[in-house]
Amino acid sequence: MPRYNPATIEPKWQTYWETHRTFACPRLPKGRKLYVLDMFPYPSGDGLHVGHPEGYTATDIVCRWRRMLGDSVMHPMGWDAFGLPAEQHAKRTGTPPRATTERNIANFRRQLKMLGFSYDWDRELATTDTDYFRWTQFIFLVLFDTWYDEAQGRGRTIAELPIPADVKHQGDDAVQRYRDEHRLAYQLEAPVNWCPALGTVLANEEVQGGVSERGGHPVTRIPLRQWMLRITAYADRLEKDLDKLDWSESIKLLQRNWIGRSTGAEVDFFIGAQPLAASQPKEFDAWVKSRRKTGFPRKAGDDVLRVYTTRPDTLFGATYMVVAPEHPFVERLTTPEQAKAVRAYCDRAARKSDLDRTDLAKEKTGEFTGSHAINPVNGEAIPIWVADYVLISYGTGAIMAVPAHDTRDFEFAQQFKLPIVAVVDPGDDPAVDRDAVLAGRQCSIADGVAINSSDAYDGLATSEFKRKITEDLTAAGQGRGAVNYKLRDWLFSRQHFWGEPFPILHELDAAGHPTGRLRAVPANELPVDLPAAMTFDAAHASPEPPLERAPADWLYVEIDGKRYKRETNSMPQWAGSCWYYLRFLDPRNDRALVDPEIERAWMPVDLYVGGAEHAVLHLLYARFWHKVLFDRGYVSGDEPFARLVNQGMILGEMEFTGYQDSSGDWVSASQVASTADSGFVVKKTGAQVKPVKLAADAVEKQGDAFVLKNNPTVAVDSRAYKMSKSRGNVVNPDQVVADFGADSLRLYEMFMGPLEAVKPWSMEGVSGVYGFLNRVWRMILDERADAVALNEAVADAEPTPEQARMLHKTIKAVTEDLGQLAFNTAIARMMEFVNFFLKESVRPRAAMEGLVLLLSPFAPHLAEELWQTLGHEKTLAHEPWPSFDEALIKEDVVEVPIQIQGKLRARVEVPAEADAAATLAAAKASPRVAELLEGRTIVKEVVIPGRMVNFVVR
RNA sequence: GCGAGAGUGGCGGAAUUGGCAGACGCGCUGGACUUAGGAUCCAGUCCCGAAAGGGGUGCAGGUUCAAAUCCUGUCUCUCGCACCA
Repeated sequence: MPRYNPATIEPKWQTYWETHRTFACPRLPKGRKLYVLDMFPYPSGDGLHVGHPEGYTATDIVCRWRRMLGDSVMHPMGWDAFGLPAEQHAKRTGTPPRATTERNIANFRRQLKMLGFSYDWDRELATTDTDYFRWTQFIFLVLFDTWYDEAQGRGRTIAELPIPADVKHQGDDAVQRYRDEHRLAYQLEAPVNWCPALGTVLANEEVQGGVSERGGHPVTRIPLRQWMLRITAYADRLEKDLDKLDWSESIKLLQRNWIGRSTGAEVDFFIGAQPLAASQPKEFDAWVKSRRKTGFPRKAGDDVLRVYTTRPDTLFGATYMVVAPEHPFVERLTTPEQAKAVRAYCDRAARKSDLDRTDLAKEKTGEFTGSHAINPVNGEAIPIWVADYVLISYGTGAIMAVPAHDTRDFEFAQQFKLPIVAVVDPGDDPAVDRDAVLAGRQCSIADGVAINSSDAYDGLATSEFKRKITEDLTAAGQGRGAVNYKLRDWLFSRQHFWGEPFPILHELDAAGHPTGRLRAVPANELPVDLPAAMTFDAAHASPEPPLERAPADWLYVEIDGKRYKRETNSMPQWAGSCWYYLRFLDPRNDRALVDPEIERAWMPVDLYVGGAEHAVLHLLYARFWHKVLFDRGYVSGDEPFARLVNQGMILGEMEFTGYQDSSGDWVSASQVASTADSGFVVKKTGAQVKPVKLAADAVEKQGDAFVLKNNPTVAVDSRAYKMSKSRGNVVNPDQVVADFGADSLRLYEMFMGPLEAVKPWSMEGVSGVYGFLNRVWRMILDERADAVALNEAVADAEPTPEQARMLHKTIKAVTEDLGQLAFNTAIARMMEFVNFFLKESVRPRAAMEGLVLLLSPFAPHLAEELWQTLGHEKTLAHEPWPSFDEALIKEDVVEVPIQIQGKLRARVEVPAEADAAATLAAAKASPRVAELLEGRTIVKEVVIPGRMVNFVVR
């Protein structure tokens, strides 16, 4: 085996690791534990792309390194295997989703094993395994059995939910209904995002700008019975507990923004019992008096319109109110004269998709209801409008509009000529036109000083005003401080076949209609498996779940003489990934989702690596489930992932693009704009141009742009794009392994740049690290020999001081870089080592072995092969990590730069341990320095021993 | 529009956190070996300049003995959010 040939050594060592169970992880950690987790992949039909091995290699390096440090390392892998594509494939071809899924998993498993990752494959699981989703269903039952106790700030079993006396009096059905209303898993008849093209309902977060996130298909809103999870109950804890996590600030911020906590006040505006036009001063006075006595009611009555505002300090500037078209008061508030217009408006709004309500609708729309409400702070009657810029799903679904200090209200007020009253003086900030704001010609949302807000408040700073008026409103029973979240409850049901069935039965009456009573499938009867015999209808395109057509023996159940129908919705793909990290710890347990002893020993995950695309949803959902499991005593901690790192996306190769107009003439890239439908036009004329891909040698750099080499007046675009099938720039890991080997792929992905950065792929870069691995091979082995033999330069010799320094410097640098996940610089240091030792005619065996061990986490196959050739019988996976001796790293003499006026002028060599005085003396003794200092007055001498000297002269 | 991050050679990126800018790799140039080179080895490679020297980390200022690094302003790019009151 003379030359480095990954195609032979890589399978050899993969087989060795597998047969020796080299990476089997013990049931409980021995010594220090480390749980390192990759975001498990969805096994798509396309196989692995090069983005997967990026994070997987990073974690694998950490795991291999820490095993050599003696830690117990948990490093599992599995499959997030439910998903729509397998079901759509079934509709097209008739192949059952399970068969497609198993085939895809087999391919993914093959590809991952090909890359030599040190997973404990005995722990492999798929979310589609019945032994796995049995426990996913179990956790759903926990959610179903839990209510959130606000007073205690935790989830508790539904049996402990206090039942109000009046509910109790109404009988068992009322009690059951009351419980159902408080469960963390509850049903709701709600408008949902129905996507006909995908044949499913999507969660709000899966809809982006009115089209589906996956595929960009149109989405319409239709009412449907749905399962919801009450994640909003945990919003506060989900936000606060971010503080204790070692996650990047940007990801925490993303989650914080998503949760969207805001503080402000709820305020009731009096509308009277019969809210017709005009104001009703007498009734208002009576209301004010009674409120002073009763205080602010928990639920708003019919006599008021309750709003939520973050700016209670602008109450005096409220000149109108707006309710959402779906607000329950719309009909009551609408006067007969306005009825026709309002009803038409609400109908239109209902039919509008989210897309129409946001992007395209730059112009505000709305209708006057004909009614007025009375502003509690000044008794003024203000008109109530209905408009779709107010969302029913946030706050109370109604707002007080303060056009002077809210951009949206300002636009609306201008549109409909409503009065604008400034109540905050923005002050002398040069960024705002103060006079325009005060005159109501411009909107300012900035804090400032109160004006036009009665003697009691004028002159107060915004924050102080907010505090004071909230107190006053509370005392008057007209308002109270309130907190709101952008986060909505989680739409948890899907109209899919290929998902976890809900372990829920719906009771049927004699006529076969649901009674509304639910029955949970007992935990010991789980799993509820999917029906085996199903045909998939390609034309199926109604919101009705496919399981509605399941065989009757699956669909209907009889218990104690009562007939039940199974729930036919299924769970979303997120469900399985919400808790897989727990199951990895104890994957074959058939008595519990995880043994508590094992859970305590291994949790939390110490390092979780994955793509930033899961920064919000997956991580938020998993944290939510974990907190519920914690509250209910199934896990020992309340956060699952102690440290999170997001790998950056790998883009395709850098591309140069020029633009040609219809006559074939080049157009400079700076004059070209892209259009919405991914075409390109000349900015000025709007004429179509077509993009032309250019070879790298057809362009050159000029200034900070690239231009055509043969026509430098034409600028071209240069950038790397996201890999996509349509662009044709996808890199296939199978091909890279075939050409260069897995070690080269691993090493290249780590050498590209920092783990968290977005980086363009470069095939030439792969061949670069391949060259490095070849040099490592030749440094230690004789590639001209017929059999495996050491290079004759490798000897059992003592390293020279210089060689020892190189070895120990490298050990130190690589070790420190590993601790910071700085793999790119660690590799660079090993390259320096190899560059050095290739020039040495005597290469001490100890130094060679040191490098092999350092390299082994990065390029494990090559390292094992070299280790064996160096005379070792067993794998190096559990060899102790090399240690370094600081004393051997120290240089005897160091070169110190000498600056004059901060400019580098000379260098002098001084003993490494020279102090400031000695260093300064050496500097002055340098002839070059003396010459430059000639005739100058030294004003200041700055000396950092061992680093530099700077003379400030006059 | 709001929020976050990033701008360093032809390219990917280093820089012990304020102390020699460009480590390491690719590419490129020249050379050696070779039937051959998309193999290997040697030398060179930030820019201007023959050299001495000068300039240089998106741009403009500032702080400092000293700035890629800190501060102010500004431009560009990437990502996220987007009527959340």
